Amino acid sequence: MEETTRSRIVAAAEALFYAHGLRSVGVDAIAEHAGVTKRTLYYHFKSKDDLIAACLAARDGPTLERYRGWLGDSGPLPDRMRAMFAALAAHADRPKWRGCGFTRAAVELAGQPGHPAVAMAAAHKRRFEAWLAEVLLGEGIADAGLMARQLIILLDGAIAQMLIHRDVAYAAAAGRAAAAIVAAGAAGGTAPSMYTD
Amino acid sequence: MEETTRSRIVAAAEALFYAHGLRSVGVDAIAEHAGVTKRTLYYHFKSKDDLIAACLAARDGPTLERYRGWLGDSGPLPDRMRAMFAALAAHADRPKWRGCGFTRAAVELAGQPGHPAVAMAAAHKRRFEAWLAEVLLGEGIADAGLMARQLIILLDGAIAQMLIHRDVAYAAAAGRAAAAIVAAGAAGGTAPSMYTD
DNA sequence: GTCTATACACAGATAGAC
DNA sequence: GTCTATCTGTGTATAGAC
Repeated sequence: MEETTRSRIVAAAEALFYAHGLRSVGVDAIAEHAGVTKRTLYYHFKSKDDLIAACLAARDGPTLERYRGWLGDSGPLPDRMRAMFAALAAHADRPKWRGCGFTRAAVELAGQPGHPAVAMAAAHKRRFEAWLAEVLLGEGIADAGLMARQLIILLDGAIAQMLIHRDVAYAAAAGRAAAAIVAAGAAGGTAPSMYTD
Repeated sequence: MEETTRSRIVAAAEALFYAHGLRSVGVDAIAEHAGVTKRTLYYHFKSKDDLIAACLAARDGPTLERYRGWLGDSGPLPDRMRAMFAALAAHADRPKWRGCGFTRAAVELAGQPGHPAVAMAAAHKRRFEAWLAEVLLGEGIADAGLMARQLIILLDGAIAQMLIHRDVAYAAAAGRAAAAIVAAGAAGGTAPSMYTD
């Protein structure tokens, strides 16, 4: 991974956007932190919106890999779910933590549904949900699609509450719910009664 | 509820902030929509941040009342939960819907933890969670505190996903999880095995 | 590809008259 | 309490030299 000018700009922008939000950060500050001038920044990116989208694109893979590591690949699924939420809690228990950058971008740009960064955020969440469904399917769970949705809802919901209250206890509550959901799904067999109404 | 100048300003600000976000909206636009000048706005509010906090304060009660109505007060609890999430889905299925204003404010101001609006958002969520716990306790559920947390996590998580994907189907998935959780809690009696690890 | 310098709009907030 | 007029900083983006 070579240290190109472009990558330095993206890295600086990522850090500032995550710390202070999208609209709070000006391109002047980004250029300064990257050690370039504004003109150079606008040589590599056609607009600030373009740069924002590039930042999210750069975090897509790494974020997914991080959660893969947290979930692990061995042991009973309910335990793995609790472990994932526990790792999330530990991760969130740092002063510089500010929630999920994708969700935050989508929220801050909620007034501009056509924004490229919103599309990037949606694509990331879609990939995340697909990964969860794949894992559940591998465990022989029938309603993997629905359950994957419920899990990502619990994840994003817990992250939101942790951000609002600055209390990581919400992750544990969500982890328990997640463990209960996958346990019920696995125990119920092909069509768990809990999820059919 | 008399139509004071102050209330007109708050109403205009609410609408604009909800539609476009906090930082995207300038005080000029708010004053114009309220039919007053900027100077009058600054007579009633000492700063834009102050006005933001006032907007959230004005939505606290009405928001809670809306959810009270959606949950209802009769019938089996799992059905009421599904009904609440179904009502949320119907509410979210409108072009002008932009998610939860409290969560959005907390997210957009994540870089300023001391902001009065962030405190307001946290207070609202705390009240919401307390209301849920009260309802669950009234139904004789033992772990009402934990379960209320899991429910508000499901609500905010579903809202976030609906906002990102513009797909109200997430509310139904969350509603099923909520129904399963309260059903398991009620069936399990004083200490449901699902929630003790 | 990177620089200096700048255009131009708009931000939040205030002075002082009435 | 509400107005007109304005101050000052900052926003994104660009012109043109090297």
